[in-house]
Amino acid sequence: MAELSRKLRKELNESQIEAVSALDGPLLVLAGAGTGKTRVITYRIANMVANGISPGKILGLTFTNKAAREMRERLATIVPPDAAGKVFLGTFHSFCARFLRRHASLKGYGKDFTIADDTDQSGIIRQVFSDLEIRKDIVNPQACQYYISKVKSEMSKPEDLAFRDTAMAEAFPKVFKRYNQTLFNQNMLDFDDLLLVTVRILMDNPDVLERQRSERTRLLVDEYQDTNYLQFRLLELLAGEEKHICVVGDDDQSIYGWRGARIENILNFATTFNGAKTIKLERNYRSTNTILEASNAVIAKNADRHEKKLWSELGEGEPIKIIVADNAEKEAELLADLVVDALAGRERLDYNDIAVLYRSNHLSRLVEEYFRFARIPYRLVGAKSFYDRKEIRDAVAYLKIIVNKRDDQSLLRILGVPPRGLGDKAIEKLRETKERTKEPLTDILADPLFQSSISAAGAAGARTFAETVRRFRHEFADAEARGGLADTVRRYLEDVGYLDGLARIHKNTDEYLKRRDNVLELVNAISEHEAKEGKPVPLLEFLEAHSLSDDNDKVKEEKEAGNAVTLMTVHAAKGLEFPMVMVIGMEEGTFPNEKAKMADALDEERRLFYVAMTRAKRKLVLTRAKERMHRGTYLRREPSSFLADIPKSTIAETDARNAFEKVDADALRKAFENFTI
DNA sequence: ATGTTTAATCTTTTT
DNA sequence: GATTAAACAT
Repeated sequence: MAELSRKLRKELNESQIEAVSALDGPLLVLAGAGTGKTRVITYRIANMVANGISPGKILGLTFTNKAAREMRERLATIVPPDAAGKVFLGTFHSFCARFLRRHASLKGYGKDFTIADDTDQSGIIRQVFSDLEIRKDIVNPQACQYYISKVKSEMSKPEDLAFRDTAMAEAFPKVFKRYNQTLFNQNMLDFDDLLLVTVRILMDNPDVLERQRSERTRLLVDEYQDTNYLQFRLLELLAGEEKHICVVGDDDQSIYGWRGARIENILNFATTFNGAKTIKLERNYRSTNTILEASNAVIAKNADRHEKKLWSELGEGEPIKIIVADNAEKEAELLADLVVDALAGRERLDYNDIAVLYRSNHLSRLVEEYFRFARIPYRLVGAKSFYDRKEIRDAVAYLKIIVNKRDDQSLLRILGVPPRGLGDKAIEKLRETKERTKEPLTDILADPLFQSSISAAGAAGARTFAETVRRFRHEFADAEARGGLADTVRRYLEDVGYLDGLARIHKNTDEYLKRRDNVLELVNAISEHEAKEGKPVPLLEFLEAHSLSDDNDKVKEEKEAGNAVTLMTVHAAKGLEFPMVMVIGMEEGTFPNEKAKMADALDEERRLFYVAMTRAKRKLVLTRAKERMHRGTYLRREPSSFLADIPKSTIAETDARNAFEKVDADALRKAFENFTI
């Protein structure tokens, strides 16, 4: 066993030391909520470096950029900067994207491939449906999108899916094939492709695999419980014969099963990676023992799990509050009161110390309303992010066609934004020509022969457009050498007529100015990105960073901004902590979610609740409403079955009595009042 | 070809 | 109950 420096030793508890010291061979670290997971990973890297392992050999994979960034920041404080810089710390997707920039040609992709996001995917599927004459009232295109991802992440074949729906069974293999052809022809990869193509290249090219293995010999994986089959295969390939792989995770916090995460990966790690050592971290540094006792009891109801019991030295703390409101409006009102009380209380909590968590996004609406009324500052996390706005997506599409001229998806998106004389007729003609020549749409647009086949106005529009794009491909190439990406982007968006076009699209001046400001804000973000890099940033690089950045990345910046209560889904809260946490909508059908229950995912719902509870450091409040508006009508809501799993001893006495009470006379009368109107 | 109105779809979570 | 696509009118 490697010798651990005294400095590191002082900062860690016994099991953490064990996890940090066991450098060779496969290692599973079961890190319960709040047990210092990030600390273990970063100190482990520091210990590797201290023991003479070259930092350039270390590969750390995470799920979010935020996690990667946090680790990099922490690492910078404990190892010399030049060493820290050589460690690869990034997401699975960014690692694969980087790998593919070097090797994607082995599978026939161009070096300038772009990444297809959600909207690109559904756009392509819509196109495929129309090409294959599949009716979307018979086959659900969204389900197709889900199945495409499933097939890829499980490395199976479309025929292998056992559909009960015969129309889907018939259509899906064709859709799958055509979808992939379209992506490939457009030199695009979707998120799953990034991983899948990487794995295929490693499998089919022993020399590449060998080189990759010798390049990075030490693997660290964060949030291992969230890995899917594809990621498991990737790790298996990368780990090689030596298997110097350390995975850190918590099976109790596996909440992404619905998008392919396989909890089996972490449950079976010790057997799949033969001879793996397992270390449990159970000492929690976050919450009071009351909160931990309740959380332990809730999660203990799940069957397949690594047994863990969290404890802390932070004392008993306050009992958990369970509050019942007559209806969802009253619940929201109550939350506002609780916030005000918390700020006035002797603990002197601040808005920043409080989070409101909910199962699904729409539950935030009433809370927002009442917080606004009560003048409580709040920040809404996740809902519709800046980058999801239409004008930003359009601007990005304008940029994508510069980098990847085969990106028909982006071209079609912005062709008529703003209107330039190219409408349905012109698009029909474009498709026709494409069918014949297989040329990229940007090239067809520039072709005089094509232009002469459409209206004069359209031809003029196509000519100016194609000319501007052609000119700026050169300008961007210059910017890549000399710098000034942000400025080039701004001039491009102006010259191509997009910025001014916004005025024509939105005749409401305020609306126009707002959208224009947003686009300029994007330019600003590029400018900041450049400043941070300190060297010229190629457009391709910015677009890739943009595609692979997640919502949580944007959270952090906002969080630093002001003092406000945080409103977010439980999923978005994973990894965060707050002195006071309020979980709302504790009703059967809401949390646990109805559809999840139907899908046989009650265990995952319970884990989700466990994640919610363990975000709280000192105060945990659970609320439910007896009635809630749902799809236009008030529905009676029963208490969540999870509430019954919380030990009575951890709940405030007055609340314990009320918590499980069903609809009372008051609510009934109210329901009748609604009827008479 | 473009602007306006109506219809439809959806609400679980998103790298 | 809100956003977004299709249908319709100009």
